[in-house]
Amino acid sequence: MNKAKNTTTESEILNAAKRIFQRKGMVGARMQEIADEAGINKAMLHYYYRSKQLLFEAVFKKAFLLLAPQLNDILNSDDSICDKIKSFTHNYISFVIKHPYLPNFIIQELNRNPEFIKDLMSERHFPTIEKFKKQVAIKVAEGIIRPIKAEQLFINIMALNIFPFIGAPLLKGFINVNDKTYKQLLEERKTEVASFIINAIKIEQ
Amino acid sequence: MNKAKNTTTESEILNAAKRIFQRKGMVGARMQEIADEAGINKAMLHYYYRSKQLLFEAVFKKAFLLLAPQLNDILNSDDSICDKIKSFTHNYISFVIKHPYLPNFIIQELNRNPEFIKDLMSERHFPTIEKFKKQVAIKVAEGIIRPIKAEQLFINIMALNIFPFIGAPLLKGFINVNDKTYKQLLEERKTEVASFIINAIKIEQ
DNA sequence: ACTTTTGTCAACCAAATGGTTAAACTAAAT
DNA sequence: ATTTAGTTTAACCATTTGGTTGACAAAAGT
Repeated sequence: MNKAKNTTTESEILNAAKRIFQRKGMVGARMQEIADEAGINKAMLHYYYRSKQLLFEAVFKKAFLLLAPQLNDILNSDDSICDKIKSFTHNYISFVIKHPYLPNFIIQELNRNPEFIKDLMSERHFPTIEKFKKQVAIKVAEGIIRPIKAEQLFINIMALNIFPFIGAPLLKGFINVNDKTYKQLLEERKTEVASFIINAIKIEQ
Repeated sequence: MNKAKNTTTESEILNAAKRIFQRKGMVGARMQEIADEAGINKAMLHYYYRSKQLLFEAVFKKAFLLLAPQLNDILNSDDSICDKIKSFTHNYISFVIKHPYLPNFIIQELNRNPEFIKDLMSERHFPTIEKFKKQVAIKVAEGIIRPIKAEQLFINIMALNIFPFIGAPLLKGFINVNDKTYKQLLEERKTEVASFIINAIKIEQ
């Protein structure tokens, strides 16, 4: 049997499932719809992945592993806090503009099943903020940055980067702009967010 | 026929639907589950609200109207920018700690059906940021606050306040804390977020 | 007293949905 | 050439689900 054939079928299923799950979520997605998207028979989904739940988990983990290592690398690099903030905001926003369904998909499914985070935490490359915490504590002690808990700073960085994508429909309504103008605002945020954060924590001499 | 009886039934349905929809979302919720939660027959849901879609819309609009006027009042008050930031963050975080499913519910459903925001925008009390935009422009021109587009500042305020609730499962995993500790962090944010934002925009003399 | 309207319920229905099966097909191994 | 193992498909199945119906009860109107 052609080895190439079944691997393409298997990965074709995964890609189709990714598109459908990310658009509709686990509960909203239909197995038939995924099969149609992949252009194959529905029974193949079960042949390769057994059940909807397992197919979903394969998609979810793959999506999560697209983002987690990026974050982990930056948190544990030897860069300064400022450089970490700059590189994370620029990288993350650039990446997510290309994959707009990703953050909402992950957040939505984790809210549906919060226990799932424990599975992810035991995997390699799950981000840790230990090094970042030490860096912040040192700079606060040195009087370089304003007193702030590393956890709060971390939450702020994540919020400012992720929320504009997840909250897009709401924010577009509130600030009353069309899709094109909103995309423009997101582009600006690649640099805007980092300077906002740095201004917030830096002590002027 | 007892007038009190049917009005309580109707509102009992709405309350039960609110609980189920907010926990499970539109697609995850089951009409039978809502009926059980309300302790009445499933046919009553259709008797009072015709269809799942209409029941959902009633719940959604009610939930939205719990938050929108709060925001609108603050945006259009005569307070200074700083006071607006302080009162919004404090009010919003206090309110949402009591209704933890609310922000995720609204954001999730707006992402499922982004067109729905147009319905909401035509309602009274839909927040407008015009006054806030003027205030920011003036203070920037006067050199009181750092140059920033009001839209970006608004997105930042919303992000810093809303995301910690929506992203809770993910953030708890990343910063590796239990529910109790995380709740403590949220409490701190009632004041922490406002000073973070004000530090970010204020020009030191 | 009677009719009409409104509210409530158990039983029912058609469509959708995740999942299974048995047979057909394909290509490599013997 | 025949066997063998993996791959693919159409048809099928049991369950779930939103929604309907018809009978019945309780008010309200007359």
